[in-house]
Amino acid sequence: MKTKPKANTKSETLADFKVGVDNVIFSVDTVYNRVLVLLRKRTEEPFKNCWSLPGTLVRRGESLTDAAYRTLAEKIQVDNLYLEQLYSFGEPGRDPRESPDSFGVRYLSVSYFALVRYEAARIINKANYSVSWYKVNEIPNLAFDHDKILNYGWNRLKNKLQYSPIAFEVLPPEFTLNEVYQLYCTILGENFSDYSNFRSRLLKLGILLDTGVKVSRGAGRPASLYRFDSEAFTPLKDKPLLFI
Amino acid sequence: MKTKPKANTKSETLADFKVGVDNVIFSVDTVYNRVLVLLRKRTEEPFKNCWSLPGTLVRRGESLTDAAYRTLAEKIQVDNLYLEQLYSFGEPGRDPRESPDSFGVRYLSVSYFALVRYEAARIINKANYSVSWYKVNEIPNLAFDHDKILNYGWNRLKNKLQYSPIAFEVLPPEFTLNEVYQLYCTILGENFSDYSNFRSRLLKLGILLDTGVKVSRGAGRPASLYRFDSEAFTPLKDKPLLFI
DNA sequence: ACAAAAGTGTTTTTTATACACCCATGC
DNA sequence: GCATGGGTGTATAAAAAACACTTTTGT
Repeated sequence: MKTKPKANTKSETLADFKVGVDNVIFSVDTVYNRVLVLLRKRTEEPFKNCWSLPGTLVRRGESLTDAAYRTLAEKIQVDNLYLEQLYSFGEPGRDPRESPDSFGVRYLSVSYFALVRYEAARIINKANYSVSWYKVNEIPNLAFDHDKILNYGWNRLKNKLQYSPIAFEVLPPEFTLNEVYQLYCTILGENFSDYSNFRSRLLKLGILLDTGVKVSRGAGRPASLYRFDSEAFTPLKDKPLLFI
Repeated sequence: MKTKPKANTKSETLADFKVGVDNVIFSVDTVYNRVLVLLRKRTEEPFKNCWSLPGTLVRRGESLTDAAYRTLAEKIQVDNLYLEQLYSFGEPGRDPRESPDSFGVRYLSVSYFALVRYEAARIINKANYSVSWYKVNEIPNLAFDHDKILNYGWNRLKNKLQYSPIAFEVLPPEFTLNEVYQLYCTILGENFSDYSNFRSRLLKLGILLDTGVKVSRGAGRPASLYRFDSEAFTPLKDKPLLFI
């Protein structure tokens, strides 16, 4: 009788993966001053009827980024967005579709972080209302480990805002300084800085252009419309400048 | 005659992945003041005889982090190390083993960033000298997209050093303030800060304990040995403190 | 004694913070 | 006129940068 093979060949011991991309899509409702996350109600098992981050499995010939953009485009129409990779989650057992004997396919999630303009975003809801904005502090239980991913993204948003000009990705092309301030307050909390100090620091960076055009938002003195000067920012790209 | 099927079933269009883990392992030679990266000469195709980052393919039941630790343990013996995930690279075609028709298996690399103590690290060289430290500014051509990964890790190291106490992971348990300074200079460049200012800033953080023990390194006044106070650091963990 | 390295302190400059106050508009 | 929000300036505090100086060792 033959003895049990001591070691499998190398390829037999390797895990086979499907790779998913999950997006943490943020936007800021500047009217009600709240941070929103796009969630999707799952229509299929596992976690059927459970809310989750919008995601998809990566297809043949498709890059991770392409998969991220595809998911985004399936759920939402935007004119402009910021997208970057967040983190990869791949512990065995993070997806219930994996067989518990650790044979069979594994599911790895490469998460992406996105920021879109709330006003310009149009949710695509095919018949059933299964895609929706949720306030970041009122998130329901999420499928898989998506609460962990969301939390990771939320921290990235707060950090990134302080040293990188992602705010101008979610603001309209022309904006008042107070709009920028409101955005920062909404994400970082009320007391992150005094308005007039925020103002002068921001202007001193030299990356905003005053269009000269004034707009009146209700009562009070009309505000100047500014425009992000991406040319002026280019040389500062890798510098450690602070936006707070 | 049957027409060609319009759409494949969902699972047929999905890419199948093997997931690799590639480590960017840094250490600092405090004697010669240089930053080193651990490279491994490949003994198998593809890129046979080419230098590469130490990596491995993830096995069944193995987490990404475990795979990273396993690779590390295969190449090097260390007493202490810092490890964190870096980035995931997964464009189709990044590994020549993939078939060009975009069918067949894809190779995704989840990269990890590690920092080890040079003096305590012992390279494991099984017979052939295929694992070696390379100065970070004298890196040969690397296999796959490993030059991109290495560059990503190098930037992470320089950034992380400025707001997180990873330096104390690569220093011996007891060290002089000048040794910390040398380490920072080696990684960030000569003129990142004045020694005496660096010194007082570091001490003001309150995370170093003076052991009172003095050591003499050649000529000059003996220096105090300090010890990292991880307890004092714990409450500061999530604060945005600066170490420069 | 003197060079070399550790450690302290001081001066100057810059930046952050907290406000006070003027400006332009709607009502 | 006055409330409202936009915009400017100023006084104070804190931090960063530059550098002078003292201390303690080896030779």
